Amino acid sequence: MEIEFIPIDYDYFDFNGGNYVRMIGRDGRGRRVCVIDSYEANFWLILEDGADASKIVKKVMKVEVTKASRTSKVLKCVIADKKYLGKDVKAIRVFVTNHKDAHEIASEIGDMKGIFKRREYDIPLITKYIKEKGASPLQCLHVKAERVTDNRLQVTEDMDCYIAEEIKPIGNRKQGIGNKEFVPKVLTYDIETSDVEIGKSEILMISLYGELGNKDEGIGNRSKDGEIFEKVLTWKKSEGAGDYVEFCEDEAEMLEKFVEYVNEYSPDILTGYFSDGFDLPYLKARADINGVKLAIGIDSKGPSFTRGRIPSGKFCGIVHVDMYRFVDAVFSQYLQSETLSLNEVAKELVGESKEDFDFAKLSNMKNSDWNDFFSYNVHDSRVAYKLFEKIWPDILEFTKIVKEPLFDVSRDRMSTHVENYILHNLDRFNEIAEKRPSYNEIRERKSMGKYEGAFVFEPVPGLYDDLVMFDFTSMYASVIISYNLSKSTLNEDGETFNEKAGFFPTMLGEVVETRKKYKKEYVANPSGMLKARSNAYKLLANAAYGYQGFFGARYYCREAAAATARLAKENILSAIDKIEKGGYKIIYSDTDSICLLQGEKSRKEVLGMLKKINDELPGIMELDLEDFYPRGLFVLKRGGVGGAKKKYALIDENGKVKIRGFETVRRDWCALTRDLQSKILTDILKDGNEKGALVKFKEVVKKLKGREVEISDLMIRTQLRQALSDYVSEGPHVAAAKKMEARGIPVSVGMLVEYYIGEGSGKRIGDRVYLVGDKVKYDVDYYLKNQVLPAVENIFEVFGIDVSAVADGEVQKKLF
DNA sequence: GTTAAGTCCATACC
DNA sequence: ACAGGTATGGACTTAAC
Repeated sequence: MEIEFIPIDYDYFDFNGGNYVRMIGRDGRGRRVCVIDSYEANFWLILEDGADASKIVKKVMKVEVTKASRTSKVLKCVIADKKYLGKDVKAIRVFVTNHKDAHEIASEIGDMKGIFKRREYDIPLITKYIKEKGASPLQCLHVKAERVTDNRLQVTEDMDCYIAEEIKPIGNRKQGIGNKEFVPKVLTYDIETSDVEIGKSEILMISLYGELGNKDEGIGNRSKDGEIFEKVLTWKKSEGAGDYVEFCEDEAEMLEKFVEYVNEYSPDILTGYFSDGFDLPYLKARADINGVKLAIGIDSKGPSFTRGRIPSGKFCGIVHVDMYRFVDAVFSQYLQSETLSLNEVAKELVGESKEDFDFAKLSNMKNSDWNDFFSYNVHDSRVAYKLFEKIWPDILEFTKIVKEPLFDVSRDRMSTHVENYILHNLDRFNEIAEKRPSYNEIRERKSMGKYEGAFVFEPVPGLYDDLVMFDFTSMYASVIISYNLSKSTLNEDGETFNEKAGFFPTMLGEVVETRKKYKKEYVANPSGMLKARSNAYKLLANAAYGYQGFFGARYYCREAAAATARLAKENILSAIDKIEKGGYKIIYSDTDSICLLQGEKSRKEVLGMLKKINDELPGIMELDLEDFYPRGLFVLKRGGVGGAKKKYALIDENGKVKIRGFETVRRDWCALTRDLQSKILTDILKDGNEKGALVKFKEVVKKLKGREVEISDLMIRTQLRQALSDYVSEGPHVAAAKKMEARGIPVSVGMLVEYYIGEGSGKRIGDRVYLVGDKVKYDVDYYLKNQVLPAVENIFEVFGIDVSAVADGEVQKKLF
């Protein structure tokens, strides 16, 4: 029979000595089905020039590896003309009985005469499978298949299962089946505990939230119209709780109910925020203690955790997504949020905050407190659900573009995305994949010093009128493409690059072109999907430069990365030169942007000059008009020598202020300082002088001196980036963290430590660090000399005002 | 004991 | 370990007197 099929999750198993891939997904009617397909494990032998291929094949056919209970053999060999790093090679594709033994068979073959390299034994089975069969995730496939019920194939009873005979993508980038979108059935969850250490305390409650879509909306999430599923499971008792609260006898029963509800809801995706690092391991630990099995997923086995910096929790057939991982790896650099907490990220992306709940109350909870806590708990899952809806188009597009399983794509870092994109597109270039670097190679790469990077122009401090900002579009990517910079195009001299287009720059060119196309489509006809798609291609293009310089990359090429930076620099310097020769004054430039004064020239003249520069730029490089700014401010460095780079403030024609680098945008300065500086910059840019700003400054000094400032405005937040014992030098935030630890407040790497500086006699600032709630008075002198003044001094200096004298004046007046 | 230079550290820009 | 280099500036630590 023939079915339409959207694969969502993949795993594999051995049967009759061969490898099989099992895909869980949805069929054309939106039902969950399972498709099993055989996989012929294989890798490549690249031959030396002039080697006798058939002779080698004969020898290779005899290779056999016995390991534990399994004997792996070579099944067949196919001789082919391939490319490896752009060069034509003769190669043998070696098919083996089991993918797990490919590496060992390759090693066994190792020393054989005539073999230049062994490749692709280190690519994960699922990746090779998807690549070779075109069974891309979350895209509709046309599958010729036979229905099976053979339990030895690990078929589950309550799901239709097929053995694939032929798999074909239905292509042309359709979202789902027919004209319908694939809408996953999603369930979010969140737990509350009294101790944050994994498994240490009981889980007090678990919340679940899901929305069942209208059946006309698309494939997947079908049910009655707009039904909401929300639940809090708890073993705590209270009266008058909302209907969504379900009381259990004890923790064990609560965990069992959780499993039941998840299985009954049967989501495609089970998701939480930081659930890899907290909720799921906690559930597992408590389930173990209580002797409960977290039998979630189609195999009814508990979650498995893959190793890594953060363990990744996996169920079979239900994709567990930790939204934090995706936000952290892909989104964070484009967010304004100062932390990646659910609260901040959800506020920025979906405009929803968490509910307030005072965790200090936990030790002494009244009936109504519990009801508040339940409400808080379910709200968290609700907010998480909204967040998922918001970022799903991005996760979906990344998955479809990178062609790796959703589980991995939602966790991988940008370098991995770039690499997977390459691996899944190599066939079009007839390329055999490069191997992963060995431990020693990584060490060697890391030991290389830095290469020279971007150019930054030292600005002359001042308040300027009528500035123009140019920037290069995707500069580094356009340099890589225009100059053909990559591992496979590096000449033997190790410096210059081949003229003949390499697959890496070509692929990157396609990424940039595709991005342009979808951006255009998006502008003409905006949709969340087009925005996400265009954005995914953009992020991929932007990460390509970093990828070539990243020590862990298969296609690492330091020379290409260094050349990219150097040629970018040459081009921006040459553009600056041309702008200056055109009679303009350059105010600033950083990496790919140039800021100049419009002077007496008209906008038309500016654009004409821009066009002339563009006509002379190499390849696809392009200098764009970013914007016109009526006013801009640049300041001196703190030491007073030279203009400060990476610090400026601009105001656009709509009165919108853009602040870069200043303390205003730094989270490790107190709110008093940041707010004041922000107001001062805004006033100066709006008024064109410092008078109003000076009044605001004086007011703050007076308030500070008069002890009228709230402690919350004086709290300083600094991230603890290593273990307390690893610090060589004990800064104030380390001292604060030690103080917390001494008081029994949990301290962990990565947390934001909050403190203020109080009065005292200690020599170091760290000796006068206090925590929220402490009764010690704030240190007026510190906040004046180390916070407020440093942040505004060099701004007023532009107007020739010595602001510390003004501050002293305020003190004098008060004294008299 | 004080001060200047050097180092560590966090955070930002692009 | 999980894209790169450039840059600022606070606070601590150490060397020199």
